[in-house]
Amino acid sequence: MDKRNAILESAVELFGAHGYNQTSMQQIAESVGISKGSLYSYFQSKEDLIISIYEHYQQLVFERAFVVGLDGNLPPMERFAKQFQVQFEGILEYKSYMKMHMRGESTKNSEKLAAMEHRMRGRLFSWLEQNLLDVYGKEIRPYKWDLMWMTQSIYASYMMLLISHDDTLNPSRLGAHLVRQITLLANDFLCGESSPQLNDDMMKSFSVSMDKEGAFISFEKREKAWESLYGKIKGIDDSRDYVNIANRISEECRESEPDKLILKGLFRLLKDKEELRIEAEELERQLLPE
Amino acid sequence: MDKRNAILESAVELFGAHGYNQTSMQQIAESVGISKGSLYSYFQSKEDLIISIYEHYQQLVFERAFVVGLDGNLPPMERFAKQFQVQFEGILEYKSYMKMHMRGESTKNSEKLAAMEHRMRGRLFSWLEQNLLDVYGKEIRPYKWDLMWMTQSIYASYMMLLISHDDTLNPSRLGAHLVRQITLLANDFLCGESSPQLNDDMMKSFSVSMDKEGAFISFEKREKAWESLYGKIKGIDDSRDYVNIANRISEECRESEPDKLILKGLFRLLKDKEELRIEAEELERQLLPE
DNA sequence: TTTTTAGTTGACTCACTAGTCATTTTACCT
DNA sequence: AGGTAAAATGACTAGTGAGTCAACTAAAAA
Repeated sequence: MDKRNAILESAVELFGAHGYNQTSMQQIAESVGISKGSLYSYFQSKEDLIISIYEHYQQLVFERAFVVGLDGNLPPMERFAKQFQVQFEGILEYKSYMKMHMRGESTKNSEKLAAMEHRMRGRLFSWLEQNLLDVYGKEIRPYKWDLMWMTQSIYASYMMLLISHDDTLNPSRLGAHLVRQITLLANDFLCGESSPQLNDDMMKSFSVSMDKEGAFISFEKREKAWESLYGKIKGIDDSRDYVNIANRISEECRESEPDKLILKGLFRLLKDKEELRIEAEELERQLLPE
Repeated sequence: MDKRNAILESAVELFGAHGYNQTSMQQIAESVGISKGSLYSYFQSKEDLIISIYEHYQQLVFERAFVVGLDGNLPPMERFAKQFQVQFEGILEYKSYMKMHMRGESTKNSEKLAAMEHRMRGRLFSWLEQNLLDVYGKEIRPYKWDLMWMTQSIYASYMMLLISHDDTLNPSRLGAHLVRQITLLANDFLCGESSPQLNDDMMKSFSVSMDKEGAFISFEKREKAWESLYGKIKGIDDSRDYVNIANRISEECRESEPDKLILKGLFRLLKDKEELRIEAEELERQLLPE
């Protein structure tokens, strides 16, 4: 089962460097050091392989920011910046995957992948919407599409820079910078000086109904587990301590090699609080299977 | 020689819709209504075909904005907005080409195309630099890369929207909107509230030395002709009238079917002014060959 | 009308790649 | 050691697509 991961890594490297169509199964097999036949005992087809790559990496990059967003103790704007920072850190860690993803060719080749991409975009947009409303208030609603569109395009462009200049750029500064720029644009809209260019109708392809069938089931299960843990914590008297523990867990999970013992200990602490036991156990099961 | 253009048009349509690698020479031949063998008597190879497409369309889209920029009578900011507007109009007119271009797959397949793309990017950036300096003054120099980067990413993202929603979006409004947003960002930098993230060193791959050998020779010849005409006009006493004539010529050229008689007449007017004769003749030769 | 020329054709070659499967190798158990 | 199940292999199939070329066609020239 470890070889499966080795294949995923080699493949993402090659796809990122040369593109999906320009990389043959033979090349992937050679770069892993196995035969082509073996590849097909781990993945049914080339399409299956790239879908597995997306399933594997997508959540690694995205979940981080989602979890940071659950910590209600940070002021909204800082939380927003922090989420971008964490996202940028994720991008640095999975550079090849991001390269592959940004080439975007692969999408055009398969119905299934296109649906997945569509879903991911919907996810990104609803996350953005949530944050923009939290940070700038309900008043920005008439301008939300403009802001969301600007945000994602600036975000994407910084992503590209980050990938080629990881040495000079710094995720934390970049996150703050991005939020600062969005704030300028938002204020301009709020002053009524600028009028929106985009509307619901034009953007309907970006709003995905989340209850559709699709991939990411496991991802969503984990998200749900985080969400209900933070939810329960909020309802507790001395929530402060428990938020810290939860935050510490999420930080540890973001490490490239999370320390399982530390996680176990932290979960132990959570489970001591009777009210949190069920949620903590559920999340622990998601994060530390076996 | 007309069949060559028919091929270019069919090919750009197919490349735009399905992508370069997903379109076979056979399909192109069928869509033009000729045999595959004939294709190869007009273009040496598939690569030659796509390079010819780039050579053909690139200048059509880009030259417009360049020429608008030469009219020194508009205030800098309005001129900037107008240039974007004209650029957006061009995008609408050559939608298939823009789609193809934005897919970007083709670039990865050929050294020559990659060099071309690199050159185009350099062109775009130096055009942006010129405009930003004109509009916001020398003071923005320390922030120029940040501003250029933001501008091009917002510009590119609007381009994408425009292609899929040409019915609702309007080039003129979009141009003004874009400049407004850039102005906000620029002012923030000028207030010293925000610090730059990008520097010369990181961006060196975007600054192209213009004296390199490459494509676009004909494009540049035409640019030069425009430039020296506007230059000469500026040195004349009653320049106003002649600027108007020159602007009228550039507008007419932007029509999908420029009226050759009108152009001839306008050029006649210019040539009446002895000081402009040589330049007007040169440009007329570039624009109305035969 | 016959000859020459230019343009057009589509069957063919060659290279490449996704995916298969009979055979071999390895690892494990008795 | 011998036997068996699981895993790995690479030659093979079938399909595709870029590019070629001998044969064909149409039109211009003689």
